[in-house]
Amino acid sequence: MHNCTSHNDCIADALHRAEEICEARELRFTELRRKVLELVWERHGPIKAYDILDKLDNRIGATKPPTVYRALDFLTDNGLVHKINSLNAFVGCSHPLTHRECYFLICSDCGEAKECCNSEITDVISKTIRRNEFLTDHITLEITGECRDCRGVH
Amino acid sequence: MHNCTSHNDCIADALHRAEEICEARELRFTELRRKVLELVWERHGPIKAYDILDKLDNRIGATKPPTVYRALDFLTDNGLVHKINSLNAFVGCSHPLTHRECYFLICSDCGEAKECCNSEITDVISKTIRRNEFLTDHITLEITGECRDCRGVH
DNA sequence: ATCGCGAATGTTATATTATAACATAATATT
DNA sequence: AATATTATGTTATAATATAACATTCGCGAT
Repeated sequence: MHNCTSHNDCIADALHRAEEICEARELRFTELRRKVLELVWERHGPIKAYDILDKLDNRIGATKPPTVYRALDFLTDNGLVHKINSLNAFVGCSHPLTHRECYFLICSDCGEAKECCNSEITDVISKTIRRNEFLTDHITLEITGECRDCRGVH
Repeated sequence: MHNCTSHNDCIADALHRAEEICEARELRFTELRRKVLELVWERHGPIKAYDILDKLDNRIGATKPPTVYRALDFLTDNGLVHKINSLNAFVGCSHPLTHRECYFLICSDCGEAKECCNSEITDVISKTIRRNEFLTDHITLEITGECRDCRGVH
C-alpha cells in the first residue's frame, strides 16, 4: 500500500517536520496534536475521525469527538493533514511546506490516497479561476478509482 | 445568484431533459424521482438531502430519509444531479448528456455552485491519471472561495 | 510567586448526514 | 394469472460533526 522503507522512520520524520513547522510559526504542537498526527501517519492512508478517537481511547484514556476534531482542525488548518471529502477521512501531508493544495488518487480497493499534485494541473485550474474572477479559498481534487497495483492483481 | 431568464422554464427544461434521457435509457423516471429533481432545480444551487426531505413532507406527506437518498442515488448515478462533497449537498446538472464529470466553483458567500467544466482541465488531469496507470471511476474538482458577484459587493 | 489572560482541552449534549434491514406495493415478464 | 424485478414505505440506528459551557494549562505582567 505505501512503500516507505521504514514506516517508523516515516512517522518520526513527519512528526519532526511538524514540530519544526510549528516552532517556526509559533504554534503550539501539544501532546494531543502530536498524538493525533502520529495516529494519522501510523495508518499512512486516509483514517476516519472516529478511528482516531478509538485509538486515542486505547492509549491516553477516554476522549470525546470534539477532542479529535479540534486537533484535526488544527492540523488541517496548518497544512499538516488533508481532509479527503469523498471519504470523510484524513491523511497526513507529505510536503507541508511545498504547497497548500493537494490532489489525490484514491483507490477504492486498497484505500490508498496517493498525492498527485503537480503544477501543470494547478496552472490550468488557475486559468479557469482567473477567467471567472473567482477568489479561491481552497481547491479539492479527488480522483477515485483503482490504483496501478490493485489493477495488476486482478 | 443564478441568471436564467425564467426560473420556471429552467426547471421545466431540466425535468424535460431528464424525462427524455430516462426514456432513451429505459429508466423509470417515477413521480418521486421527478419531484426530487424538481426540488433540486427549484433551489438552483446546492441543496441538502434533509432540506429536500422537509420540502417533500410539505408537498406529498411525510417521507423518510431513505426515500430521498434513494432518489438522489438514482439521479446522481444517471448524471442528472451531482453531489458536492465539500458541502454534503446536491445540485442539478445542466448538461447531463455532455459529460459525466463536472467541476465547480463554490461561493461560500452566496452558496452558488457554478459549473466550470472544460476540456483543458480534463486533459491535464487525464495526463496525470495515465502517468499513474490509474483506472478512474470519478473525478471530483471543487473550488471554494468567493464568486465574482460577491467580491464586487464588498 | 501569583494574578490575569488567552489558548487548549474536557465534558455534556445534540445536530447533521447517511444507511441497514425488512415489509409492502407497483410494474414488467412469462 | 403467476412470478420476478424494481421501487417505495418503514423502523431503527450508524456515522459524522459541532454547539455550548466548564476547566485547565502556559505565559507574560505585576
